[in-house]
Amino acid sequence: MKDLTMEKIVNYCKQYGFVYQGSEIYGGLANSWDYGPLGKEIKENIKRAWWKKFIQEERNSFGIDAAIIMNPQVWVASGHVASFSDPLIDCKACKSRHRADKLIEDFTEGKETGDGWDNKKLEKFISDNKVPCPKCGKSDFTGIRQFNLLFETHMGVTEDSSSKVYLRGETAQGIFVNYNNVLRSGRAKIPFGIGQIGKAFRNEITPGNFIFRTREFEQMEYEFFCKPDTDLEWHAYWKQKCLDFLKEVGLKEENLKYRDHSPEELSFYSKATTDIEYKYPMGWGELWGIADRTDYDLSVHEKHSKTELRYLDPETNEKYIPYVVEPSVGVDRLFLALICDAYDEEEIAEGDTREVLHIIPSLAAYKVAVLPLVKKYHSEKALEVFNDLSKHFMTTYDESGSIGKRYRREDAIGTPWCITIDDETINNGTVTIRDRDTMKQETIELSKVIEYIKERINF
RNA sequence: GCGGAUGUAGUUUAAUGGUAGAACCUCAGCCUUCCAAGCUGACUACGUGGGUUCGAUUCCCAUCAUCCGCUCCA
Repeated sequence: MKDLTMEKIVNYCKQYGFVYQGSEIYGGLANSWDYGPLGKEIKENIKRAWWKKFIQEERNSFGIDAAIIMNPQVWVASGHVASFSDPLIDCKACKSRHRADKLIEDFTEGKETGDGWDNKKLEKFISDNKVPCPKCGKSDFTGIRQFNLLFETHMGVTEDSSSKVYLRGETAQGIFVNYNNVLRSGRAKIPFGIGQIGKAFRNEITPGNFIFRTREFEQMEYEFFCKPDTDLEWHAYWKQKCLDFLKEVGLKEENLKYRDHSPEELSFYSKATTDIEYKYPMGWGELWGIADRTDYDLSVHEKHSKTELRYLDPETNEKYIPYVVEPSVGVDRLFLALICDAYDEEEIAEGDTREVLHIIPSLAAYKVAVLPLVKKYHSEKALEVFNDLSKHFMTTYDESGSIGKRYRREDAIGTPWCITIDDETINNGTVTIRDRDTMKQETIELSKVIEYIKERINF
């Protein structure tokens, strides 16, 4: 389909109950979105598919579910607190990053500390006085960016500073701090991976584009621990694996591409990062980041926690801090990509269009719709069938309107199969099963329906 | 964060300084034996808060939200 706009997707999601604006009756809350009945199902299916691929089907793979609120020292150690709660300024010439207030303090030899100044004042002082970059001596800075990346809250009923805690900015740290636990209790051997799905929170400076970038989001993170110097091989391995997964869940290949981070944009913890980008309605955007985090995280946690986080190689008796390759994907971004990719308006006859979501059956909100052909003759039997099928799959039931209209409704929300209950069902035990993508119908035994659907679902 | 635009039912929209009309959708009933039929009826809206005014959905201010661009993006 041409000209798919984000506006169209947002309306579609709202209309059918995939995603609503958060707190809508109170005028909303910036960039917060709530998943509705259909969205919730698809989101769960996405997570299940990921879990199956990355945890269940990987031999040396473990899933955990760590707390969202962790000891604040975790974030001190990881670098989140130190690097991202200050007014930072970058030198355009040498790309070094400095605290704006510190620059002024050093430049004036303590006469001005910049304490209590707002960013404009800091910026003005720096440009007026041509404060030089301590590293390269030039005075060519970007504007100040105030990073308060982490959400702060308080644990306990008093709000003194000793009880200040953070909502996690990424789920990864919950994995790193449990490295020893999983290693021991899982009797893990390197290389192995630990995965986690959960909410993370970041005070992004610029959120937007619907659920593409929000301040509260859900991550599916995987930390793969390997021997030092094997990291680049594993990085390549996971790049491929992630791309394969995306194709498997139905994303079109032409809407996917790799993009390697340039040395300048690499995060300080990373040696190599490759994004898999998806062509969203607003343009190409990061979907999956595959980062080589080296031994950065375990090293800093070892240092700060004074707990050894090493691996004793049983074959060589070497002891080392493992390297980490992190394929990390946002559930919400994947959800958005899947909806955009699957949504279509098809002209099925002259002047007759249908709205259809060609999402793979495994991810579809409902697997099957049960439709009595004529309400007053067939609804009793149809409800029986619904009761049967709903024990196995998310099943929906619809008796209102013409049969064609009901097919179209199911097309629009991506239900892969409709089964129609008619006289034949009552007399011979057969149903008509109708396929969403082909719009073809076939007659099968009612007793074979469960098998029919199960055969066509992967995850 | 900055600049610009926008804000009327779920969606698309009309009109108006005297509190709003439609289409589609939804729901109920009738009809209907396989791809958006028809008929009857029903529900639902001026984002929020102030101000001006006899009276504001309309004018003004603020705020909230969304979109576009810039910026930013552990």
